[in-house]
Amino acid sequence: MTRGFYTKPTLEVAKKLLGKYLVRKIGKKKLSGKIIETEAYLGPQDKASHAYQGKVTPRNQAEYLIGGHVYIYLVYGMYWQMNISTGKAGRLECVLIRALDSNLGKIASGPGKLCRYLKLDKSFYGEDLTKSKRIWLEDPAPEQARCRASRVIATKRIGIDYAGIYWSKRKWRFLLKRDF
DNA sequence: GTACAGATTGAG
DNA sequence: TCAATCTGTACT
Repeated sequence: MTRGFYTKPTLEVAKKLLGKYLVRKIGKKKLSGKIIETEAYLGPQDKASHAYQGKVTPRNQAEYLIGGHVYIYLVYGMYWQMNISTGKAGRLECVLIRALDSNLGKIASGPGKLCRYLKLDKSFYGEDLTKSKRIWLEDPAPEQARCRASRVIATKRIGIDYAGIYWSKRKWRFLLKRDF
């Protein structure tokens, strides 16, 4: 995936990420999984975003980077969440990767499990997905490309009810329906 | 320096 | 339904 892919509007990127393969290289091993669930977070205007009202903290500054950087963050002291910054530099927008469909039989069915499975941690903070040698995105192989035609389902986002009904009801969570 | 809440998960 | 568990942020 090139830089241009990530600098498109966030909601568009969130949808297009579905069906892409997330590849993680650990030593000689390569782990990969199809992205089947994402959520969009739209910066200052989005009350559920860490960058609500343009807040900048050491924690969320990766969100300000140009699209294609990893914004990884520890929630509840136990679970990592992997986000990809989107848009141009200075845009406080990102896409949360919630779930992968792994071809190894295991399913990373939530943000925390996903990162545990891929062994992602703080060392990936700010990683550039267009340059990194240990994590990047790939287009589906030709014989798997038909999966991209699968239905995309939009639902409300998860775990952000605190942001109020106005934001929590926004359908910015995107799922890829499996088509076995 | 101290208090507190959270983009989750798994058990009860 | 609720606790585990810890970092960043907003207080004093």
